[in-house]
Amino acid sequence: MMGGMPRSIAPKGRTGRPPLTSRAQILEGARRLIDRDGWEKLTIRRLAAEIGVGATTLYHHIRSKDDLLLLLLNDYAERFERPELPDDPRERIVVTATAIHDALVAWPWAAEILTVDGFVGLLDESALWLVEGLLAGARDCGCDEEQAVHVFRSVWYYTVGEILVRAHSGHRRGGEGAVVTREPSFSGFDASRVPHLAAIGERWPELAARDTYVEGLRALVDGLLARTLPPGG
Amino acid sequence: MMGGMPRSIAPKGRTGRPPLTSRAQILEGARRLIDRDGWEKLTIRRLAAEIGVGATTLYHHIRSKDDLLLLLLNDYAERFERPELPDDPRERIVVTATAIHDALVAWPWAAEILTVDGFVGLLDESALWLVEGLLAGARDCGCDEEQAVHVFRSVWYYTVGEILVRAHSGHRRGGEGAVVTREPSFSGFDASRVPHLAAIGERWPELAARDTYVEGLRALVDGLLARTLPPGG
DNA sequence: CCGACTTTTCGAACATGTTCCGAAAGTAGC
DNA sequence: GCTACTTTCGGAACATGTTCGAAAAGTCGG
Repeated sequence: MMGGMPRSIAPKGRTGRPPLTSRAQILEGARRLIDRDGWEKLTIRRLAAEIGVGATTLYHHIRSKDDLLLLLLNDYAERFERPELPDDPRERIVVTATAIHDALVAWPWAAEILTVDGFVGLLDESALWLVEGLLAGARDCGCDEEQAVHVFRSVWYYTVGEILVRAHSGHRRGGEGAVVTREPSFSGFDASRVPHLAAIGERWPELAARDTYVEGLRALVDGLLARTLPPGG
Repeated sequence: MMGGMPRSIAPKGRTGRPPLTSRAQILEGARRLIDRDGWEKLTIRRLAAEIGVGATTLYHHIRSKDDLLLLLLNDYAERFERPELPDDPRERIVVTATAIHDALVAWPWAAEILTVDGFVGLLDESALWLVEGLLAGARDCGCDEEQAVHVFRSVWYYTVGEILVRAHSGHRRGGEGAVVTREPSFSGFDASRVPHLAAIGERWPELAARDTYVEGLRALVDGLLARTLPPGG
């Protein structure tokens, strides 16, 4: 109805109505929207408006919003600066995993798609080299293929969990709160039933807020490799 | 408009319109709905219909759907059968974490709230003893309070990640699929850029489908405790 | 019995992701 | 130019979680 002219003349041999919109254009608009208004404002309708097309038109270029985010992830991964990898293969695993982690922290919108089915299979080569780096490190530590995949998956689970918990942190519920659901009270623990929790008490929020990702990662990797190497390794 | 009489005569001294609905009633309806139609069918409107009240009425008894699920989680936790804990404190950690894990696998709807802010603080004592068990095991392994919380959090991240990835598994996207987004292809990896991935190739889905939770958990716990105990421990 | 106050109920409305389907705008063959 | 055929476009509609505001149904003090 209001659509302008087709952006470019139809390439020869192309039948059908010429597209007004391209996927690249959509990604560009999405990036712009995120940079300008924040990723929470990235909705299908806003994005369509930003580009100047109808909302449902986008679904001819992307499968779903999740797919859009996946596309975006691969897009950002391309610009991602690769960390320098140390010589020690175990340390390579840690550095690579940390690089993935830090990237995901920097792209909070990615949290919504970290768990999509077959995630690894949906990654571009611009992101896959990180997976490859993890596998390579594991193999260089003496793992066979199967063990290397196990290392990757364990590290991935740990990382996904940390990222997702982190992403939902700071959403304090309720304010002055209805009478409805009790407030989280760390001081009211029953010392006879949960003595350790009671002992920690109000210190919990502070302890839980600490960034211990790398620490836990190192422990995990050490534990994983210890089961692969001969005890003297 | 259509509401029946108040379920019970107003308890003395209670002012205001007598409630038609109770939170217990809501939880009951939710459990019934989940058992009968599956947890995907648990929506606010359906639940309200199941109980026989208006949809928005529920919001006077629960804060949000997430809160409802949290309430449900605590509710289910009450019926939860406690595992027998072994003597070895390290093994107690593993068994307790596995108990949490298995419970969450059995309650797939819980996946939606695992990452809510301050999760632990929103748990009942019926669920908290599991957290306590983890902390107790860690302390019995020689951790101080701070280290015990670190052990808990690391195990929690790993568990949450595994559960969430698992919960989203098997959502094959697209069927015969539009031209829009490429299919996940594990055979098409570029062997020169991602040699290890290419070597694994089509074996990936099979390897990724294996249940390695406990294996990874053991590795994680070993790695965590190794940093606490003196090297000879 | 009446007005003030309190609590609960619920219909209307909103923003969201997404599907459906008819209209628009081209090419290909005649 | 006309009729297929193909592809893209986009408005209407749906289900979802949630907010708002007004009406309902009680208690309490007089």
